[in-house]
Amino acid sequence: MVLDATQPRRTRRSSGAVTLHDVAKLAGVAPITASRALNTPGQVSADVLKKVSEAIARTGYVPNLLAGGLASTRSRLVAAVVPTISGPVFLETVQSLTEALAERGYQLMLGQAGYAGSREDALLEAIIGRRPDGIVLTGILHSTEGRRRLLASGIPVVETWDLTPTPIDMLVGFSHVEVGRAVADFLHSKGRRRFAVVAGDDERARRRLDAFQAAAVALGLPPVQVVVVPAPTTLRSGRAALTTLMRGGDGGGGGVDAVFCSSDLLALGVMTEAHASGIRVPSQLAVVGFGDLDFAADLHPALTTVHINGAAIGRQAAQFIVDRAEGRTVDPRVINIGFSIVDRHSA
Amino acid sequence: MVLDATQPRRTRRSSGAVTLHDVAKLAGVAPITASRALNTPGQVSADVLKKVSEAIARTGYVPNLLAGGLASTRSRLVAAVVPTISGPVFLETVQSLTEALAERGYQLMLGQAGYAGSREDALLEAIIGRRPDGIVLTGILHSTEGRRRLLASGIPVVETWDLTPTPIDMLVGFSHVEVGRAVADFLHSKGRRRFAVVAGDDERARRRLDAFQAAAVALGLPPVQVVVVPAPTTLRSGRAALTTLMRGGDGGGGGVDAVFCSSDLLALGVMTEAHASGIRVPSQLAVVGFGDLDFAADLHPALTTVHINGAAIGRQAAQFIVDRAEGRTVDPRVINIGFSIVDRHSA
DNA sequence: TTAGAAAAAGGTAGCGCTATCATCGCCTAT
DNA sequence: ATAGGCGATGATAGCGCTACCTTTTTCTAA
Repeated sequence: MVLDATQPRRTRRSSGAVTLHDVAKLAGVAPITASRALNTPGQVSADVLKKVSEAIARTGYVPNLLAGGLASTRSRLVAAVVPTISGPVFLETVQSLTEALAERGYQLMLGQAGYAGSREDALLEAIIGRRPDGIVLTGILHSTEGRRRLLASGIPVVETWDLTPTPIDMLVGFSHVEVGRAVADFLHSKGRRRFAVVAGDDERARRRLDAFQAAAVALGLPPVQVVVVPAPTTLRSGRAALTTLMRGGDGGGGGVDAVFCSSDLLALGVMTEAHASGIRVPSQLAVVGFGDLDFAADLHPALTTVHINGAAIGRQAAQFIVDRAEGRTVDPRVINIGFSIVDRHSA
Repeated sequence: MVLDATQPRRTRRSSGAVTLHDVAKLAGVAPITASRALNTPGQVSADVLKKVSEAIARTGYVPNLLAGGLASTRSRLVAAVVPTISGPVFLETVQSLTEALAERGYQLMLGQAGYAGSREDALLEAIIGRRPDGIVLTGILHSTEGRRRLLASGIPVVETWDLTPTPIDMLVGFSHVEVGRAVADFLHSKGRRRFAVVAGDDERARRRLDAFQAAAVALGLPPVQVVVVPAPTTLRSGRAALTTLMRGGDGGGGGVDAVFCSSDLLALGVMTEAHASGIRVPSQLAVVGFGDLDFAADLHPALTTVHINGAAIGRQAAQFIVDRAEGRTVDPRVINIGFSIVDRHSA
């Protein structure tokens, strides 16, 4: 029996794809040089650059970022955690985050935590296990155990859409307390006196609500009527909430003359129900939303609402993470992006 | 000078994180055994399982999936490509996809191709480079070059939200042609005769439109009025479109008695504009949407629209990809998920 | 002209994990 | 008692890339 000594001793597994080695061989350079041609083109000669580019074009080589990430401990992956992607609120943020990251060569990994915080643990495991260069949290992280794990992982974290006194790491947000207060003042300045709130059952909405109530008290107004609806908020629950509100009191729509809704969708529901039951907006009832979604300006009447620059939040979060990933120090680590009340025709 | 021979000769780079080796050492087993305890627990003894679990708990070990993916050529990552995440149409699909994948231990990577198809190439590079176990396409892939690269990569691909005659690989969708035809028939059966279409400027909407027109012709109806608005569609462009439509013709709202909109948002815009300008829906004008978004049922009047089970699409796509990733053969590879017209009060 | 620095290219050794054998008991059949 | 089988465990060798260091080449300055 004749054994050819030059043939490989074993059949080795391999993905079969073109590797950097193949490219280097074809270009007639060492693998590491080909690597440099790709990652730090300034460090190689124009000649090498050309040969490597040609080899890549000819072979259709696509770098294996898993291998690159393992070797360099930089995955160029960023994880975003949202309560659910269906809630339109964070969409703008996720979109601008995706775009801003893509421009810089990073990819977004999406995780849905759910409003209940059920599978949060498994999600964190899946995220941390991929060693992302950063994690963006929109919506609260429920468990303190989860916060601890994130902290322990050493991965840069950006919390968004809130201003907490004790951020895990970095933060881009605004104060829900100030929003509540500002809307109460705004409605008061418009001559409204009998306030109601329709709020989704989540922590931030709750904080806006509390601040709104406190401000109403400070202004010497009667008690604020409150309807809490389950998160995520829907048009349907907005309609139902207004019905509840109207039933609740004496003539003139339960005595309420202004409703602050914790989302634009809820506000649309309230306006829809008002329209359906003959309540005129804004003359009989002022409606204020939250979020300034895409459609708010074009409703009839145009929705007065609280505008949050979600895209700016996404961009800033991307900036934070890329800065950290590339070794720059981030300072300050907390940015208050603010908000504004867009005074249109519904209030 | 005393040199301790036991100390490592060089300072080696390392992420500093706990590795499987650490766990194995603590548990008193070989690394490979610890690996098996994690991945194929059925192959190890109860004793080993317990020791390894304890070691993991004590160290807070999180497996490095980058390394695992490199070694096993299974990344447990699935890429989804959407035109833009802001369009609410695919949201349900993305959400159910994320969930269905998470349940099976896969993570979703999100890519936005943009409606223009500008950065498609860079996106594909970023996706293929991560060696995902599958790619889900919602919305068409623009370039044939892109299709070629996907095919060449050997990664399982699921196209969704459409039924193309030549799928790249697998497909879960429905026929836009049939939708157009069905809606025309539906409106005709309701006694409507003067049709209009407000359609977003994307290929699928265009196909529904063409089929709708063809069906109208077949029914012997007058020419269909068409307004094309830019994608992504918005409430605003719906309002504007109705204005255009009304201006366009003689009395009674340009002679149009039915509008088929290529999205629910557009339909909401049309209804909003109708309300603002005193056109009664449905008595004067029938409005039909597309998508059956969350809010459609709760509008006033409730929106008649085309329902697509986006969640089912996402689940089926996940199933396809997981099946393939785990070595099962997928057959059939094309599933027509169908659609239904939800007859509510706007038509 | 030649040292000396700077630039360009290469060699080596892993990153942390798993595929693929090889080994070691232990039990059953003969 | 011994071969044969099976289940559990271990050793080895990469997966494809880049950090780190060394070597070679090129350019500048004295």
